[in-house]
Amino acid sequence: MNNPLADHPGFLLRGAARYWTTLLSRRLLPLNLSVTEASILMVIHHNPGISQVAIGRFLNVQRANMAPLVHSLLQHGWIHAFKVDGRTQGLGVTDEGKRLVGHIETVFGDHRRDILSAVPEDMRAFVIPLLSAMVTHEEILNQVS
Amino acid sequence: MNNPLADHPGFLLRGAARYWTTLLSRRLLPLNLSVTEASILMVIHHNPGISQVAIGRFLNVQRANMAPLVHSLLQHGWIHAFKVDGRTQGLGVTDEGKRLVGHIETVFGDHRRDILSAVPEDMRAFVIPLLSAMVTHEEILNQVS
DNA sequence: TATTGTTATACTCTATAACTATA
DNA sequence: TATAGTTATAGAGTATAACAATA
Repeated sequence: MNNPLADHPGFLLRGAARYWTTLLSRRLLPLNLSVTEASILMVIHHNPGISQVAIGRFLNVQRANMAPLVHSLLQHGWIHAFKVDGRTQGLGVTDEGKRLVGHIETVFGDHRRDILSAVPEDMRAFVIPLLSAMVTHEEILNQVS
Repeated sequence: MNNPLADHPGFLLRGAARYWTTLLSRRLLPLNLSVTEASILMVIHHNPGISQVAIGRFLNVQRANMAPLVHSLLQHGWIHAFKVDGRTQGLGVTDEGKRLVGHIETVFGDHRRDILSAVPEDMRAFVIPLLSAMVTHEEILNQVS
């Protein structure tokens, strides 16, 4: 098989992201959480009082799609909301939510370790800086859309 | 903003893949091609006589989803099909398709260059081997699904 | 005027199941 | 029995537009 895409970083990027995202969503299945829901809980936990729009901006989730996600987390009792001003609500993780965050941190940690150990040891230190460099232009797209 | 996902390779991977895939699909808009359609044309061009199932296996596209994609490329006259045996058809790029492949190669080349130049020069040589290492486990998922 | 949050909706991508015809 | 190709369909994930309430 002659592979014309083997040296295309975009193709490899898509393949890697798809593989590891699928694996992570399977790992979160026992917690009944999607990757995005788990990420939202982590972001709220580390940024108590954050608004759902700010979370969406950070995780690349549209305002319109944040509404049902936050609603679901509220209904499960994992997060709570309080008024910041008339239009903005701050979010925080409840005690029950904090137990769940503990489980998420374990899953995320395992997942992180597995990705890194797939990379040969001599390149492992470059993973985070290299991938970080490839997402730095994110704002440009957000402007356009 | 306290970012609990900044050092998570999976999160960075998803962000990078999404950004560059969105950009690539915009670059292919003038050719009226999706990223997958353009990739299929490239794979056929470099592997004349390949079957659509083999393409799907390589590009991670289900048999069921390959059918309409190939049908569309046939209807546009960019590829042609010939019987290999009673159930398999080999695919090839037509002369008209080859002109299109030339444009795709230009777009893919520009895109490849842009991704690489987003990475600091001292890490650039690691991009392909590092990303390749992160997709090597692809088969495992294919077994499960 | 700009922003938060919401609803409704559409579109793309991906997944599953069932079927035929062939090997 | 296994594989190639097809159809139909369902489910995520994502995108757009419009609206009310508030800054």
